[in-house]
Amino acid sequence: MTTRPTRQKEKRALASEIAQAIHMRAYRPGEWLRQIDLEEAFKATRFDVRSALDELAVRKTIEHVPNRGYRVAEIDLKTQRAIRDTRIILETAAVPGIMAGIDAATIARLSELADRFSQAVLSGTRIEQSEINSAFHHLMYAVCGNPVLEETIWGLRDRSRGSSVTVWSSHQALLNSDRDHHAMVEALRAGDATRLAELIAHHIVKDMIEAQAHAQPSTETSQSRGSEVRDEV
Amino acid sequence: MTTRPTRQKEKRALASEIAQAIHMRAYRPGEWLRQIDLEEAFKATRFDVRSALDELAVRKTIEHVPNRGYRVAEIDLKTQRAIRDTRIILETAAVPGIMAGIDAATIARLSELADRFSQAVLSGTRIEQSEINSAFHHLMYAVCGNPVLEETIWGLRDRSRGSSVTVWSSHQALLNSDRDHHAMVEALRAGDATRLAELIAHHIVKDMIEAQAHAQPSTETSQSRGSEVRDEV
DNA sequence: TGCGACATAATTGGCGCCAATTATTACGCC
DNA sequence: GGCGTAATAATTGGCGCCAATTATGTCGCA
Repeated sequence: MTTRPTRQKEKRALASEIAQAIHMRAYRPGEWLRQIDLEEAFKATRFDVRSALDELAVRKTIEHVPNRGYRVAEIDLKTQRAIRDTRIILETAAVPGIMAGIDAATIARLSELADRFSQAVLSGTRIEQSEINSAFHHLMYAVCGNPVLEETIWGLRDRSRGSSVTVWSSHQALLNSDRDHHAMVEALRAGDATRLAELIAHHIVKDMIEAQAHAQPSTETSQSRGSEVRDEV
Repeated sequence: MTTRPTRQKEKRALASEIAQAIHMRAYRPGEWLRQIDLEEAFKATRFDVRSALDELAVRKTIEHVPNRGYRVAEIDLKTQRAIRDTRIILETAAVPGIMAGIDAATIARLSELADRFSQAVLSGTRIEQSEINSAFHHLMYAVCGNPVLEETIWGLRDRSRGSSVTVWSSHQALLNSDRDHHAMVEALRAGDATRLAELIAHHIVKDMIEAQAHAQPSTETSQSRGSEVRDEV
């Protein structure tokens, strides 16, 4: 019982940390993730870094090129649409379960999160916004009664966020998200499944269109390590 | 440049091979996958085995218990149902895309695969049956026009098959599958989306109910290496 | 004879080193 | 002066060793 052999947890946690960093756009799409940089940035051993990178590659958050390394996945327009459509399928399909599993206490908590998000829109960091937003959707899908569905939804969300915007691309998009959250709470209160499904679908489409609109016009995917456009956050 | 530049491929392939072995029930649910056994069974190095195991763990095909090892995931009834419901959502949602993307040539190939499956039911190994069945569904979902959806469907299929039956649990189930395949081809020919969706949903439910019916009545999940029934926690 | 504790054996898993591969730079030739 | 080529530098990735942990077997004690 000395210093915990929680080595295992650290490894898994590292993958999450790196994923988080990617979500926060510390590393941008197409950028190479150098193992040496990561090991000192996260104070981890090379082996742990590689494990984490492998895990993220399996989850498609990053892409692995043999003998070249790992880089943040760059999602082309077509794939972006495919993810969006699949998300709509899954997230709207969760609505009946949510309606069945929701209770007053959960609605109250969702409402509170929606309020906190509104607050964060005005005076909060992008990280806070992102976290509250995640918490809101997490909580909502958590009550759908189907853990596998929930997990699949989350996997897809993570994947689209890896390369798209985590942080909202425009202030308008942020306001739209905010408005949607409150509307969702209302639909839940009213027990209006159809409306909730509509809101969710709209929420997804709006977000990802915004994201696309703000993506760099074209350019290509591979940039080599040396001359990287490193705009440190 | 001597002989083995394809090291990278071998590693990824190994995960597939092990997954395949699990599908074929070479290793049964709850069984521990000893690294030493695997490295000689698949003629791989320990490192490659571990990588493959990690990958499968991320994909939830197997489960990782720190300092104990990896074992074939054991899916409880509740999770089984959750997977089933999610599969139905996704696979029926793929139908419109399939209808839009299908062409005569593909229908012909599907029909041929359905015939080959019928043949395999009579005189084929279970491996052949399983492969033809996979090919059939793969081909069908491949034309849905949404690669992400296709991939998600496949991930879920793999996951359920890891612990459920790959190989059909009863001859009756096999005959039902066979019949369904031909019916699906017919629905495709007729352009009847509703019917196809019904068939798919039914196909999934039937398969997984059969699987459950043939699972060991109750008993505990974990068998440790020796023989005992270690089920405390 | 049954149960608990210790010793032994087997297995997992962390980690670092160095070869293989690729990017970068320098040089010389056209 | 530009370009192809060779040397150099930087990075990735394969792999084995050994410590940590857990399972198994044995012995002593009640």
